[in-house]
Amino acid sequence: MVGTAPATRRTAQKEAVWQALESSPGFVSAQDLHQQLVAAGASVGLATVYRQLAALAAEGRADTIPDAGGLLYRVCAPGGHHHHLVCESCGRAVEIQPPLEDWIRQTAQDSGYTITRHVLEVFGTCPQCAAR
Amino acid sequence: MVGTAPATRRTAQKEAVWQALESSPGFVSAQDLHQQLVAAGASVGLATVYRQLAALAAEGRADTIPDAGGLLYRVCAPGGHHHHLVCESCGRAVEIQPPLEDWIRQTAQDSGYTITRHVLEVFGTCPQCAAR
DNA sequence: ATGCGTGCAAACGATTTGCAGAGAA
DNA sequence: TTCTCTGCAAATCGTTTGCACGCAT
Repeated sequence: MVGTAPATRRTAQKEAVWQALESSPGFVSAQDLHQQLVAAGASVGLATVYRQLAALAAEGRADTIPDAGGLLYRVCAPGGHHHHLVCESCGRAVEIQPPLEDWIRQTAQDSGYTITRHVLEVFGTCPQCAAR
Repeated sequence: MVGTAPATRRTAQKEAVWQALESSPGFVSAQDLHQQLVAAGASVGLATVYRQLAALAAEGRADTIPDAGGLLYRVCAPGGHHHHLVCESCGRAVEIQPPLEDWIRQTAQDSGYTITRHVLEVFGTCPQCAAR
């Protein structure tokens, strides 16, 4: 055990999980994602979804927030960090730019904490759905 | 069955759970709280702790955030909506006051959306854990 | 005396893990 | 061929619930 090779294979399931996660507007549970994949005709096991999601989160490519009775996952934009305002009725989302960055730096100094990450989700009803 | 009475009894366990929750600095899991109570000599069942915690949360007297593998509880100022900066290492949390309210009103106007709710989670490392 | 609240233990649902087989390198 | 990844199913862990008894009212 002197030279340890990277060893990370590229498989269809891996891609499928990643894409399914990417195409989801907000946060999704592992189980939802699994059902979504199966419904889409992909052959993926539930355990694999969990494993991939965990790996993705460990790599920092995915964000996870714990939710009552389960964890929720979401893609984490590489380099750029942005949030969305999601319509609870139709799912349509607009990109938003909350003034958090400055405030976070400020808060970090005030509290002495080293802030590593944050999650912001804003939910509401879009004009079209509100009009109906 | 014409007049419906309030029916909310005062019991030792109820008090014990509430006090244990109050005396906890940050967020605590139901199980931790239970062990704490037992260790303190109180005769309380785990199920009761869960039930009390759920009731407290429903009444709005307690805050709950889902955590990997369990929910965490914390006393909550009634009526107020606030967020926490949670240390990923020790779990200690400080209350934070992000400048979101104004920005949300503004965004609502700009986008035409009716904003119903938002979720903000900030994670980091507290000074004590960072020093270790 | 009359229920509500509690305790115990079984039930539940979500997530993790072990093991054998399939496919990538 | 070799070794990683996958799939299935059993194991685990935290939380909820049913039922019978004790205690507050």
